[in-house]
Formats: sequence, structure tokens, C-alpha cells
Amino acid sequence: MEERDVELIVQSMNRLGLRITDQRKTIAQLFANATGFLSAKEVFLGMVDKYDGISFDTIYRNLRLLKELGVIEQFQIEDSYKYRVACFGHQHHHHHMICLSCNRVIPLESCPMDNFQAPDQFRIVKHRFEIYGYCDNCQQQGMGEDAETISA
Amino acid sequence: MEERDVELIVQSMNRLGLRITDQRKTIAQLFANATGFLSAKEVFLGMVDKYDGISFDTIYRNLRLLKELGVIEQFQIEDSYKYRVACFGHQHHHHHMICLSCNRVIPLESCPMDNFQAPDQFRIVKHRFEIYGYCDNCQQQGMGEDAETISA
DNA sequence: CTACAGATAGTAATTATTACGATGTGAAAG
DNA sequence: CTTTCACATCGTAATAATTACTATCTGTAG
Repeated sequence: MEERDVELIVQSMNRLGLRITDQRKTIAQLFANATGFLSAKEVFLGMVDKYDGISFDTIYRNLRLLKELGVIEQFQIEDSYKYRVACFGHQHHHHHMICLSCNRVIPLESCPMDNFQAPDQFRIVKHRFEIYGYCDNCQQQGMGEDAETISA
Repeated sequence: MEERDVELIVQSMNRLGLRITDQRKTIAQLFANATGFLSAKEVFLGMVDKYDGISFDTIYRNLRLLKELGVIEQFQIEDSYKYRVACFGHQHHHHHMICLSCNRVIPLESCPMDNFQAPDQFRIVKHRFEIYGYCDNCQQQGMGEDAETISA
């Protein structure tokens, strides 16, 4: 991403009533420059150079706030939380395909609930649907050739 | 569940090459008697009376082993891991509806991947699909009446 | 009965996350 | 440009969940 994208993130922070601190600008930069996901730890590591005594409180509080306000999205990948800039242009309900090699996220337009009828008078409140595999690029670089489809 | 179900679990442990220790018998009992899920902590609490110096190692090692061997299934509910006896009679690939009130698990026969075509030459390795809501029983007891459908 | 690989106890270490009082600061108002 | 103060951060501690490891114990094959 480019400088313009940092501005977009900072602007949305501002619009949502958050103060624009130096630390938050840096968080915006980190997410704008990230190719894939960032874990809390990675955000910390990206900040600790510039703010050498930075508090975990600052990291976790901002990640939580930005998630709640919809600026970033939280994913659960391989048993741990990771974050990325929310899919702009996909504000409506959608799902994702996630590349196990490069962590690229491909938004999906279709939702399995569109043509699903719950049995047993079950009242559906929410659902979770994610696809994992290897994207076109990574396959061409030989990734995932040997990977078997896991039925789970 | 009944005594017979404890035996089934113990037998499958045995068949899979695990030694039948007292502790493992007790774990089998806990899962056989559980109405819903058990967290690692709950398993610990269920064992600590009988084995007062029981090690976390024992709990976590056995949960991991039993999960890997397919005796129990691991779910992620409300940001934490919980376990239950695997769906016997549903050894093939399937998904679940999970009641947010009583934690009842309803196996689903249909899989969203059955009629799904991945775009972008994405090579699908695995997927995750879970439905959360309120089961028939809990709705009749007034649970989930006010719950709104969450698009996420 | 014996031997031993595997299991457990007891404890420590690691990791992730949350909490909180003191201090600092963005930005709104004057 | 100052003042002000709610919000943000720092520094540190606490909590929680999980993993690690060694000495000891035990299920079970032979």
C-alpha cells in the first residue's frame, strides 16, 4: 500500500472520534504497509523501535478499538488472532478465502447461508465460514502442490 | 450418558494404543456424563477431587491425544477451546449447529463446499463452517427471543 | 514376575492478555 | 496562542492459559 492508504486509515480513526496520536499514526502505517496479517506481537515489534517503552496496553487497546470500530478485521488463523485492514468496498456481509502460504485474503461474494434451511426449528444467530488453501500465485511458485484436502 | 458410554470411550482409547490409566478412565467418565462441552479447566476441576495433585500436563496431554485420535472433538466457543465426545455415527466429514444457550450440538449433513466453485484458481485445502443460534428446546424456554441475526 | 516404554506429579517457564495508577498530550474552547 | 481536561500512554503488575521438563510411578507385553 501507499501513503494515501495511511491517510485513509487515519481519517477513519478521526471520523470515529479517536484522537490521532503518533502511536496511532504508526499503527496505521503498519497496517497500510502490511502485505498480510499482523498479530498483536507483530504490531508491538513494529512499534517498539520508534517508541521504545511502548505499553502492551496501547497495542491491545488500539487493536480492540480499531476492531470494534470496523477499521481493522480480526481473524483467527492457526489458533491465534491476527488483524488486517478491513475489506474496503466489502462492508456488507461476506466471507474469505485465506492463502496458507502468503496469507492473502480473497473476499467471497457468496454466502453458504443464502441457500440453507436449518433443520429442527433452530434459530440461527450467526455463522462462521472460512476457506483455507493456496492462491493462484503461490501455486505457481510450487506451494501447496503436495497438500491434501482435509475434510474438517 | 450411561456406564456403557464410558466403556465405549475407554475401548476406543485402548484400541488406539493408549494405556488405560485411572486418570484416563476418569476423563472418559467426565466426557460420558457431560451434557455439553468441557473446557480444559472443567476437566481439571473434575479430576482434582479424585487426584488431588493432578498435573496440568496430564490434562492437556490427554486432551491433545484424544483430539488427535478422534475420540473427542475440539470446538472454539466464545474465544476459548472446549471439548466433547466426537459425534459417533458421523465419522465422515460434517459440520455443526451449536446452541448458544445449552451448548447442544446438532450435526449437519450438508456441507457448503458441495456446491461451491472457488474463483481465481484457488486450491482449497480446508474450510471451516459453523452455525450458532438457539435450539428448539431453548427457544421454547424463551431463550434467544431478542437475539438478532449477526451478519458476520 | 519382570522390564520398560509410556504416563503422571510437581514444579517452573512461557506466552498472551488484561489491569491500573501516574503521567503525558491531542484538540476543543476561550 | 494558552488553557484545560478527557483521553491516551507508560510502566509495571497481575492474571490466565498453556507448555515444558525431570524424577518417579505404573500399565502391560512377554
